[in-house]
Amino acid sequence: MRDAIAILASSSITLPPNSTPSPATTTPSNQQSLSPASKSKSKKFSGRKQSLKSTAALLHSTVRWNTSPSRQVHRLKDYAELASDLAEDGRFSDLLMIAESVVVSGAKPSQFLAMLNLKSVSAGISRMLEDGKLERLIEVLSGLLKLGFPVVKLFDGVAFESLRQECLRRFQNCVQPEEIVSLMETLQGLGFSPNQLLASSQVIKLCVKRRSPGAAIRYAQLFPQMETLLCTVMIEFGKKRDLVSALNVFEVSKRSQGSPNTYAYRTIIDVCGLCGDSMKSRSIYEELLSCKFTPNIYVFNSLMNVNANDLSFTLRIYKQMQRFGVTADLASYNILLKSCCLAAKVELALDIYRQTKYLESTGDLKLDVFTYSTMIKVLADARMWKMALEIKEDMLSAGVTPNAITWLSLISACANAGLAEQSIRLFEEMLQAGCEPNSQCCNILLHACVEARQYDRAFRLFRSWKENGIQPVSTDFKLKTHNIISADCSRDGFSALSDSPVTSEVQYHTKRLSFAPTTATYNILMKACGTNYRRAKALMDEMKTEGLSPNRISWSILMDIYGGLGNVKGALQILRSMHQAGIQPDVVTYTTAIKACVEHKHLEVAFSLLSEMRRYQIKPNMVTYDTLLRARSQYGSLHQVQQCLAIYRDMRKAGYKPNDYYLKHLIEEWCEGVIQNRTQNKGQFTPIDDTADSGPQSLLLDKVAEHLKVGNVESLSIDLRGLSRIEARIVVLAVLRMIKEKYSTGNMVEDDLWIITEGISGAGTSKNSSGITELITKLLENDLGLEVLSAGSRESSNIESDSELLSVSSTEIKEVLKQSDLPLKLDSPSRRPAVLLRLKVTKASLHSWLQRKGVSVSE
DNA sequence: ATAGGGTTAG
Repeated sequence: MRDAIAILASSSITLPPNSTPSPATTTPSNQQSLSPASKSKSKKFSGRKQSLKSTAALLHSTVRWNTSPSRQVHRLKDYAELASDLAEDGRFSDLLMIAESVVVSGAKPSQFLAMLNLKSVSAGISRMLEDGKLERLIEVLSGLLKLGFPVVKLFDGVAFESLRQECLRRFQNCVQPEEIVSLMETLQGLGFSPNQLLASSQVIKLCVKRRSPGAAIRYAQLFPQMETLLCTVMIEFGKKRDLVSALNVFEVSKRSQGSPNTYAYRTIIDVCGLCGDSMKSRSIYEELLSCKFTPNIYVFNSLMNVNANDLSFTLRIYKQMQRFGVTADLASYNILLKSCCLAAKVELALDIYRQTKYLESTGDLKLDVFTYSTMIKVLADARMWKMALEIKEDMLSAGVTPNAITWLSLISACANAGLAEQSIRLFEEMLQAGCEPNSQCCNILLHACVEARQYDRAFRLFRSWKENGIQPVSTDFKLKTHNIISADCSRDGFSALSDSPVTSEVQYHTKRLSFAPTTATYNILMKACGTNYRRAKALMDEMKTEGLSPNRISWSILMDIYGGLGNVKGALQILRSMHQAGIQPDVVTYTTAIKACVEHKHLEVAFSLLSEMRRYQIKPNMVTYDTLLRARSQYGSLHQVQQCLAIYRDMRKAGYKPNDYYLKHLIEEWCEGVIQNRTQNKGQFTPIDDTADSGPQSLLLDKVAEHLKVGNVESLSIDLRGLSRIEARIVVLAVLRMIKEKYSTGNMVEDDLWIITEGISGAGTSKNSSGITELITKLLENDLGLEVLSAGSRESSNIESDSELLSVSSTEIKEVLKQSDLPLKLDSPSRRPAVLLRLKVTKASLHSWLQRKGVSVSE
């Protein structure tokens, strides 16, 4: 038997079965025998394969010779022992060979396996893995598996750990995620569970990092809970803002057992939100509806959440949800509140809040810290600090404990209202409640001081925190507050709400909390520098010594300080140096620069900044436009007014609700310049009630823009229909102003000026418009000294032909109106041809007006 | 497995 083992144990298995082994090979020295083989892999491979066959034959015959069962078992044990030794020496081909023989002989793999020395085999496996021979091991294991061996059982804890380590090494060195996924597939095929070898989150992250949805999908398919994993993958792609890959994964995970997988749907909706494509989430929702499938509450909530910035949509979905019979849960209400918060709809938020409170009273809902915090935030943004504090009381009486964010919202409610004292008091209260402030919370407190213009106090707080850590009763607080409180209370109206002792005796935590300023902290302090740019710069340096780096906000603030000092050049220099430092300016940065220019009469530079930001694909926002339009007093020439109107057009094109306040005044002022020289009686130029304007402003501005179009001098016809009184006046004056400017640059008036004042086309002849004819006539005749003719016409008639026109004097206008008013009630409005009322200012009259003394373009 | 927060321009 010893001999037999020696034969088998020797590496010279290539020898014919009957030959005697040479002494050199009887003492196995695995290091020696293995090293030459491992040097050339292909050689080793074919050599072993060959040897396997011959040795198997030998073993096969040997086993057959011993027919007694007891002997057979004995034999099997010997082989198991041998195989274990071979494995320990790393000779797995031989182990495989023996295993094959054993199986051929009729023994059960499990029986043989149980006899193996697990420790030895595992040690062999470990060494093999440590040598990096994973492929080789897999080859052997596959062979064993084919023979029916549950190969996982060959691994003890140590071997398994080696495998894990090797997998980790492969993972760390792999270039394509597909490589590691293939490995996992193989190992799973051998009976290992992939996530025990490598954390699935790691593999997923790699696939996501390399933007390989394919690999991620293959990997997820290894798991029984594939669908959940696919959703994890989607979220990970979402975090990397890779919606395309996420959608790729979504396509695979959409359907499970015929019905839509709602978890997948709501996940991809969340991902749309992460990727900033809320519109896509809507189309995915539509797609789900088209399956005639009722989405669940998660889908609805996710959809509403992702679209929270569009309150009308959110409300629509909420109603749709109710129609589907899906009951809103707390999350639904919290999301609705968030949506209100973003839309700054305080009243609606309060309605919803009351509703949730009602549902709570009936036991159908339990409000949580989110509900209260969001509600407080709504009120904080609306500067309704008193109500915010009431919500806090609601919350406490409902037994809900405020968290750091609740406190922060409460403090910011007071900060936004400019109540520094309140903010500090709430901060103290928060500490008492055992809630540790983070940097953000400290920042908002500093911001509160800045908002209240208590700049020194902000600095004092900051220095004290930096030197002593955050102490509940800071020196600043202890020494100063007592006196200030009384004054501050009456101003804030706080006294009624102050039920907690603010001074002394309160048991504070003895623990000093460390204070870690952030870039935002320094930014807020920079804001507290007012116009002291040296101090602001010093803060920037301090920031750097703290290991923080100024961000674009820091630079924007510095720029604003320069702008405030009138140092437009310095402000622009900062903008340039930002580009150089690789800090991308954003809308705010550019708006700040534009503001600096506008406020110091560098209008053309402001416009060039606008085009520059556009070149960088930075979209101007409402504030940018407003900043430019705010410079209205500087817009003098026709060109500048045209520029201004262009801004207005862009603004509307960009989807901003036009806030025409500045523009309207600009045009008004510009137009009124026509008559300001002739003003003898100022009173009569302001007879129009501004608040009576009801028509959309855009119509007025469009009209003005239309008439101011370059080269529009020839078609001197103004249509005032649909405009309010003040608008009509502005449009007429704008055209006259333009005529005047053209005249001063040598363009003569070529034609009469026609003004369509009213169209009587339907039953609803507006009563407010009936004054326009009179108003305009008065304006033209009295204020400007122009000659005005009035005419009514049928719209169907040729407007250019004078033949049908009734020339009437302005005093006859009322008669015309009466005549046209009468048949309205008798005729069908749609069939009756419209009557136009037109005023005519003759060329000759315009000429004499232009030549009159004192009529010149006022700059 | 959902949801909430601070800094800048107006």
